[in-house]
Amino acid sequence: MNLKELARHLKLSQTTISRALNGYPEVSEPTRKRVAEEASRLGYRPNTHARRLATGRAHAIGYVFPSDRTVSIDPLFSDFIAGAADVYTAQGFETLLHVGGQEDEMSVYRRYAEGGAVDGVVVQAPHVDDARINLLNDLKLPYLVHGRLDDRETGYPWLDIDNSGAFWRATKLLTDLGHSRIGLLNGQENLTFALHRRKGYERALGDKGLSIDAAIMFSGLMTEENGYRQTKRIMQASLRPTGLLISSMLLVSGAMRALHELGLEIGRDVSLIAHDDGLPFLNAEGLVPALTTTTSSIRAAGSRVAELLLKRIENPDGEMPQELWTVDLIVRGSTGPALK
Amino acid sequence: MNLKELARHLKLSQTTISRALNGYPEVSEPTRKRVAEEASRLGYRPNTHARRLATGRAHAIGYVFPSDRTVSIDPLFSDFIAGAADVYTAQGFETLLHVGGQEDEMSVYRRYAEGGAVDGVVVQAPHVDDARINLLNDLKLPYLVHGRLDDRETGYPWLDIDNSGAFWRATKLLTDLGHSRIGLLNGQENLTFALHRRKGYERALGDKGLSIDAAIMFSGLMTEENGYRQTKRIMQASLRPTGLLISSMLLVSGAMRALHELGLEIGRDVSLIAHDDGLPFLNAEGLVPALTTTTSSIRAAGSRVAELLLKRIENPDGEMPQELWTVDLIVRGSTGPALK
DNA sequence: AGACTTTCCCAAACCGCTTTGAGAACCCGG
DNA sequence: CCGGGTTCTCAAAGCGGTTTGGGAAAGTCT
Repeated sequence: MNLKELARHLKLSQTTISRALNGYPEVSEPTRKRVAEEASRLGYRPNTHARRLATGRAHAIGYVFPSDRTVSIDPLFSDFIAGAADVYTAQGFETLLHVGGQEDEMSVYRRYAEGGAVDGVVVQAPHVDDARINLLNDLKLPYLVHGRLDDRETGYPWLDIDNSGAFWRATKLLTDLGHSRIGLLNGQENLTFALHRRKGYERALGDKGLSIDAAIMFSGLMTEENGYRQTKRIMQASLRPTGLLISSMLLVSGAMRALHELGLEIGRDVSLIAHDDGLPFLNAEGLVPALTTTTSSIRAAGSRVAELLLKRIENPDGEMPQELWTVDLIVRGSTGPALK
Repeated sequence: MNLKELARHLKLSQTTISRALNGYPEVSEPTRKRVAEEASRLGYRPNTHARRLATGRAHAIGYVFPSDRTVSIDPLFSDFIAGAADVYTAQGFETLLHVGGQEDEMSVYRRYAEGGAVDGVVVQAPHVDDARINLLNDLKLPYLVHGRLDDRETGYPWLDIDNSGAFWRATKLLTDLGHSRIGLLNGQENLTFALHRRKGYERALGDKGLSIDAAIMFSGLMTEENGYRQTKRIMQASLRPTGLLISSMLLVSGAMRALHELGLEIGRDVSLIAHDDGLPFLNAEGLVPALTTTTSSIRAAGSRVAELLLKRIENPDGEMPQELWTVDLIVRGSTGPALK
């Protein structure tokens, strides 16, 4: 069932049908009603591609993942995309995923822009020096960055959480509690989110005149196994830390395993603060003791990024969105005063 | 830059360009070469929607998630889709994601089929009695099921792992080691994969004349927290089990936490076997002791499902693919003889 | 050389929708 | 009853590709 058939069936022109269905004012109410009813009765659905060709709008957003991704897709992504796709769906947009292949991320964007496959893209996990931004600006393909570049904040639209502030506060909480030796388990620091966290941590240490020691720091993939191994390494360093900052709940589960094994009690022998992205399958509050966390829902971020991007597509010359979310520091049972 | 412009530029007709670029034999090799070079030099990309409208093929596969999903998107999905999208990308297909919205999953399929938005869909997490299959058959929309219906195996294309056999073997390993009281932490049993696992488990118990006891079983969301809580409950039941079967690594991390807390040593006081989907961020081999697992890569399954679906789209009247993967049982350190 | 292929290229139709520009039908006040 | 608005409807022209059905040019065979 296509437009032409429906038109013939109703003895109206295609134009009238199209207008009736799309809510243009040139059609009388009774006619519109009759058209709408018959259309749904006959199960008419406009052909997606015809409509897109005619309107020039793809009604789709692209998410592309580079092929050199070390650990397939980040598990955080499930939640980030779930939040986003909800929004797109509600607005009648499709969500396109592109993973790997020979083509690198940049040329996928190029193809998207020139082939009109999507109306916009979301740039994820920006690196410290990310070439994607300039490319997208050149291509005039609307986009939104989840995160920031390290060295500049202007000239591109972004939404980020205050990673540096969050880790500064978390570190400060520990130093205020008397901890003077604090370890850090971080993500890969060529990604800005991780770099910002380290900076916040180092700034807070600097505030107290504490030194920075690579022996109690780690940067790398945020897996359970790294959490375990690196916690063991760090907690067996000369001068064992009494506090530990951890960049992800996945690292935490490995870290807790290591601490148990070492016979250290969390909240007493060692204070733990983790960053919690609100993953539904790994709940910081359900742990024993409940974890003190810097908390920010990655799913909510996904939704908001989607909203902002849609707005931007709607009105490319509007104000450039740049949103910095503060991060809650929620104190629970895993932090306590430093043992003397 | 579109076809017409490129044609004018090369002083050739649109037809010739199109044929040259798409590898039709009616174009001489030198011409083809010249066209290809000029096209890439000028950065010509065919418009996605025009091409799709003309060919009638969407070159896209849909993955739809119902809105009533209890825990957003399953974290397993990241890996499943990563495997799949790799294949699609290599074949020039797009991957479409649809999450939530008012529209239920069934009407999304209907819209896909009638609007030509995708060439096929993947049905995930089939329930015991899943209406999606019949709908898709009616719509004549190519599809592939990851998993199976409980009550029938014919009349639809599927790829599944032998969940029942895997859990039967795992349970048998424990009973052979002398365990007679074995708990089960399972996924939601309205999903067939979980149901099949329970059936395998019960069959193995039945083989030894052991009884089934709901007090040491759990079925529900596979979260860390449930792993912890339910392990505690089960291990404090009257007549503590000496063996535990666990349906996911996420449940495992909670379970291990609980066991540590209860002061039970894994591999000695209690034997553990888990199902490992090969998630990159949660490695069974890296645990201490390394975990005995039934192992099957969900990422590989994602890829294979994608391949089969593409074949099916290519040739809808070909043989109906029905693939059952056996599951490796890998014995590591978490299993041992039952204590007398 | 003439007939017959083969090779290369083209104009035009088509995919199914949106949108423009204009015509027919109706209503109003003067 | 007639001119000027409204209101409703339509035919036709895109959107940017693919595909069909030939036609011209070149090559092959008697």
